[in-house]
Amino acid sequence: MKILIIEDEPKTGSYLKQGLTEAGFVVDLIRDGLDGMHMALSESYALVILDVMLPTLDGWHVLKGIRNAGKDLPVLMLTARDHVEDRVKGLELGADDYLIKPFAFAELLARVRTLLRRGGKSKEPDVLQTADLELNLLRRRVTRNGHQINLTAKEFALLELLLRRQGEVLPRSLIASQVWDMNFDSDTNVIEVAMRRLRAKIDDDFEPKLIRTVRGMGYVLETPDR
Amino acid sequence: MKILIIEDEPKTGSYLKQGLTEAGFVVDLIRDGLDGMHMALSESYALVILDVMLPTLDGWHVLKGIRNAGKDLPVLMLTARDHVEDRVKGLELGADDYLIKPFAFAELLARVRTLLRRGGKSKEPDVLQTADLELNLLRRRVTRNGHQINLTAKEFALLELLLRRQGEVLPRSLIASQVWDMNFDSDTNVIEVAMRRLRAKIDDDFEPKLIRTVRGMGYVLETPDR
DNA sequence: ACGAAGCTGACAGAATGCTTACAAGTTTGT
DNA sequence: ACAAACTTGTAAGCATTCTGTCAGCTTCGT
Repeated sequence: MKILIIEDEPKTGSYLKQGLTEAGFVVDLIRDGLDGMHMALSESYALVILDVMLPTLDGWHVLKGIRNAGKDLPVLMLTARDHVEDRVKGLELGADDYLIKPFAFAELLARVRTLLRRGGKSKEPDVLQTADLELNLLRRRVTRNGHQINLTAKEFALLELLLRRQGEVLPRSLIASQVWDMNFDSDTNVIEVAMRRLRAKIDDDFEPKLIRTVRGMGYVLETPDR
Repeated sequence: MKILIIEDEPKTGSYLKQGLTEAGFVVDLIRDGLDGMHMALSESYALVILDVMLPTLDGWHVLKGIRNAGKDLPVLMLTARDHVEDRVKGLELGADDYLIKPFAFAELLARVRTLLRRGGKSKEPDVLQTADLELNLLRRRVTRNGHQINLTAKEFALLELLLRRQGEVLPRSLIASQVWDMNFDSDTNVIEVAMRRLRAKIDDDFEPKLIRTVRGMGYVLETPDR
């Protein structure tokens, strides 16, 4: 099972190569976009991991090249955190999945395996929803009852987490570690404040209230009563 | 449900072992990294709790060893405070969760249960029940005969314990150590009071009464006769 | 009937979460 | 490059709910 990594940052590249090799894959690592595209087209890989920022030819063009050649080859893109549009662009150009740097290796491995299993066909969902609340991951848009709602980055991340695990009570410690990079120093109330702000936008003007506080435990996003 | 603890500090180790055993798990405790890895690979555990600092082979290597062997075994790592990078490193190497020492036992237990539940096919349930009483662990909701009942954190913890060990007479000392972090100071009657409050909510308005006092022994949650 | 064990209701301090205000840091538009 | 507008964390005061204690009462078993 051969995997091609096209990535110029040496650190990330060798980290990936080592990890995937240890996981039992055969891995080629190419640092240059143009070379990478040629490799992808000529040799037979089961999957390509493609960085966006590359010398000579950027990730978009490599992806385009591969798709134009009619190759039905799963492509997993690595994008920088802040560039939300990257995800949209990537998926529109035919990437099969994306991962935001920095990422946990386990996460990458999981996605790689998933892509290989389903031949690269289906993607990860791009809309999360409950009741009349919708969150579009690609366009970073949220609507409730049809009204568009503007969320800040933190609010978005928080709501995304709540939606992904809807119906589960999420302890503060979990929220802190997922949305903030902190190990929950209880002497801060960021979470409450963030929750307040989020509620102001998605719950204050609507019914029913979706975010429920569970005293002593955390918060849940309610799922519709089936 | 077997759990392997790899931890060399005798104090932490036996504390964990005792607590988890009381919570109803079967626990093996190993003090050495290399031995621990072998145990993890040979026997069939539902989960591993792994300290980072270990003699002969440190936690990272043990984790790597487990993952390289292709074992799909949930690993909960124990890391020292301050070492934030440890967390990242751990997750990258494939740990499923981490906990910073020192931690509250209740926190650990919660994470252990989450991991076991997430593992998919394990039989750690989302809902505990007896007769017409249901307790949903994920949503932290309790109903009796279809009516929703609001419980406080302590009441919930208490009922959870009773339900997990339903049909068993639970001595006060056990209850005290599981629900309170105390070693039963006999000059308090918190348990009676808490039990009263719980009964008020789940038994007062319903039949049959589910919580039975066993004089001189403790309390049982009745299981339906058969 | 007696003593011990357990029950109950009231109370007050503790804990928890909510809300608002503020300020430092960022981003955006001109 | 500058000002205006946003974001986001911190902090303080407030409101509410929880929970341990206590004192008196009831029940149980002998």
